[in-house]
Amino acid sequence: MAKEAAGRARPGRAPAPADRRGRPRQAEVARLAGVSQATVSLVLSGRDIATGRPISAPTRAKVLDAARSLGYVPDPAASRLAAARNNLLGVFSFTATFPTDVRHSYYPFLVGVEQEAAAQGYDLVLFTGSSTGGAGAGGTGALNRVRLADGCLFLGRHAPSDELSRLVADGFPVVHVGRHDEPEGLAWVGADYVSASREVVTALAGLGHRRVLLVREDDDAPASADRERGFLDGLAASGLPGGPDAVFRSGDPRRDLTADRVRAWLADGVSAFVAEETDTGAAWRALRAAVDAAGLDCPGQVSLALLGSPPADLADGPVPMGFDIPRPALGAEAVRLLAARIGGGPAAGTLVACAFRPGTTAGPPATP
Amino acid sequence: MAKEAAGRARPGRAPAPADRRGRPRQAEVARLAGVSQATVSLVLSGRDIATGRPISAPTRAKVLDAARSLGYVPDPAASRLAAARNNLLGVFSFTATFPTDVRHSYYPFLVGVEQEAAAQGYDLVLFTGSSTGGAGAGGTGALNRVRLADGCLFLGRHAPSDELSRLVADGFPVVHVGRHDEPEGLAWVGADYVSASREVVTALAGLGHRRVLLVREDDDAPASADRERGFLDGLAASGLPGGPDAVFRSGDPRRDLTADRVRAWLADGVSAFVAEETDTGAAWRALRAAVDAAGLDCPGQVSLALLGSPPADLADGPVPMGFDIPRPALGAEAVRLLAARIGGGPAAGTLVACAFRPGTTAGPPATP
DNA sequence: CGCTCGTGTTAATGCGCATTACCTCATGCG
DNA sequence: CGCATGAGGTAATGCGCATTAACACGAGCG
Repeated sequence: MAKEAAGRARPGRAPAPADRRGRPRQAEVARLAGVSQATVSLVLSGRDIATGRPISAPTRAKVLDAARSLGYVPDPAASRLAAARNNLLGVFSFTATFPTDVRHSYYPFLVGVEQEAAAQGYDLVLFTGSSTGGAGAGGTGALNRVRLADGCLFLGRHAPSDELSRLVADGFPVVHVGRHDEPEGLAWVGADYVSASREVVTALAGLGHRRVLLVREDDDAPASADRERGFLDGLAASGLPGGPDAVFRSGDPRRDLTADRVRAWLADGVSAFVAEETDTGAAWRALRAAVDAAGLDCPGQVSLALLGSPPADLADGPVPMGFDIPRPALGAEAVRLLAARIGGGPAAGTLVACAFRPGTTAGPPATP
Repeated sequence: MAKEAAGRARPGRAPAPADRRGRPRQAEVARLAGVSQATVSLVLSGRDIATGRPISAPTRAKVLDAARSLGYVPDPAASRLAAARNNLLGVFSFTATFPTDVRHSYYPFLVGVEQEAAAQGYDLVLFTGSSTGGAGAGGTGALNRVRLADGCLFLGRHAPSDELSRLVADGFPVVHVGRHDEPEGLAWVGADYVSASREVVTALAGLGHRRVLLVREDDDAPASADRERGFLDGLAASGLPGGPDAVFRSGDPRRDLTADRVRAWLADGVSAFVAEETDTGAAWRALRAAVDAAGLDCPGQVSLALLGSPPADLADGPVPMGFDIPRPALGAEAVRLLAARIGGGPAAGTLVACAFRPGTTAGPPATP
């Protein structure tokens, strides 16, 4: 380990990368200002003040002038390597580029992310799931580029947990959007579907409905489970009948949910229907179609509610009672959490409340 | 400059960043494999073979095994710093996140970019123009993060040329999409609007039209100018009357382009109209509206053509004669160009041909 | 007047990886 | 048998920046 004295030849890298040619480095700034590179770093990062070892005003000015005249800009890769941070936040979405249908749900989210990131002094870098280039020996390279940033947000359900776990295990700050408790120690933010769903049911009960039915699809996403749980909680809290009879589950609502069926339910005392929200909105569409086919007046003869926001193409129709996921707020919260993690905070999970939406599809039950 | 012998205390960084904790480095792999870090680097990068200094099979295997068992993944920041490359390609769009209206034009482009990038062994990183966080001393920081990648594609017209010039001057590989000759030495790819527009006119002339009118909006984007030039070229090449009378320019086509006006033109011998394509599609919409209002049969009594693709919301209507910008091809070409630049190639500009689209809105002129 | 404190600045070091000059053997050849 | 040769590896170095122990120099103090 002893330092070789001298006299040895010098191995090492090639003379000049020819590539970086023009960009001035801190060393150049230092030379021009007549100070050391360390001083340049201290001044430019403002660390001198923060650490209580201020650089004198004249020196400061010299450095800043030199930096400006040379047009110095820091190398983000070097910053990250040296300080383990470069004020960049990654956002990873597991979809090829930005597919049409997904965009609608991600866009408002990204708005919140961007605002909060700016507020926290971070810049954004986006990654997408596809591009499986030649990088990374083996398949383990896909998620690796996120290490360029100080931390990363993950969107979407298709996160390969093993790779994510790897990042988490390495202590890389990660926040997953949409609850995903699986990997231990993974921080996440999610919408509080349970409370929101409960609130919808409570509202219907408040209007006087005594039997409410949930229409849901056949997938087992956590989001669906949460909605059902909230729904049942709401029934119980309002003293309404719950149990399996209160939930209609179908793999193909469009087929199974007929007008006759709806009429039968009505005859049986059901006066309100609640549909879960999914990507396709199949449950909601089927419910509306069946009610229409049965020739029922919506707020008048039967009340409807949607546990979420209506699909974009139905935006023109009547506003359903239900709730809106506060996507921008979710994004902002995710950024706050991530910033906290980067700062060394714990890997917490946070639920964000949804906004109740009265809508125009629910009213008092019909009096036969 | 002489190396200090020894005995001095050691300044330097703090003991352990506590942050990177888990991630194994090449040094760990080397220790486990019983070789040097250099050997690990050589094996993992495949440089040993490329440089004709092969590492023996047994050693190779030991290294690969060790790397696999430790789950080694390279640090992209360190790679970039050391080798000036990490196989990452940046894509910068000067719009806040991914706005709705812009998406339609960027998405197909990104598809091409992604495919070609994968083919060339690159991964993608996306940047957006807004996020003006706290990074970068001064305002010059916005574009700086692209230096994380080996090179960067720039989309959109709103590129601040000064910052772009800066990157170019520094020798950073940059390719702008959509011609943008301004900064000297800036590589670009663009669609060949001139040739495509000329082709449309030629097609109309071939159908027998003797007077053709271009309807354009009042902006002065290069794309508009190119289209007009191609249009006029086409007229000239077909021996048709050109000059100012062949172009109708309006700041508000919806207002200025009336049914009466169209009738007057027809009476004056005009039998075909060509609209330029813009973000809003205002010229095309106005043209269609006026023709409808005049009660004219489109392929029968008057021929129409659009110098580009119809807006998304008109996708259902009749397919207009015109041309399609080969956005995926454009993206792919941009990536090829960028890869070439990263490899040390020159900063060239490339025009990509557009595909002629016969459509159903043009036919032989009516015989009065 | 010698010493302890501040203050301001710098030298030295490392982050993790790529690169390359050189070193060590085992062979081949005259 | 001695030396050139090549195969196989390794030590040392740097990329650009952040960090920190240590140094230089005055001022304040007993």
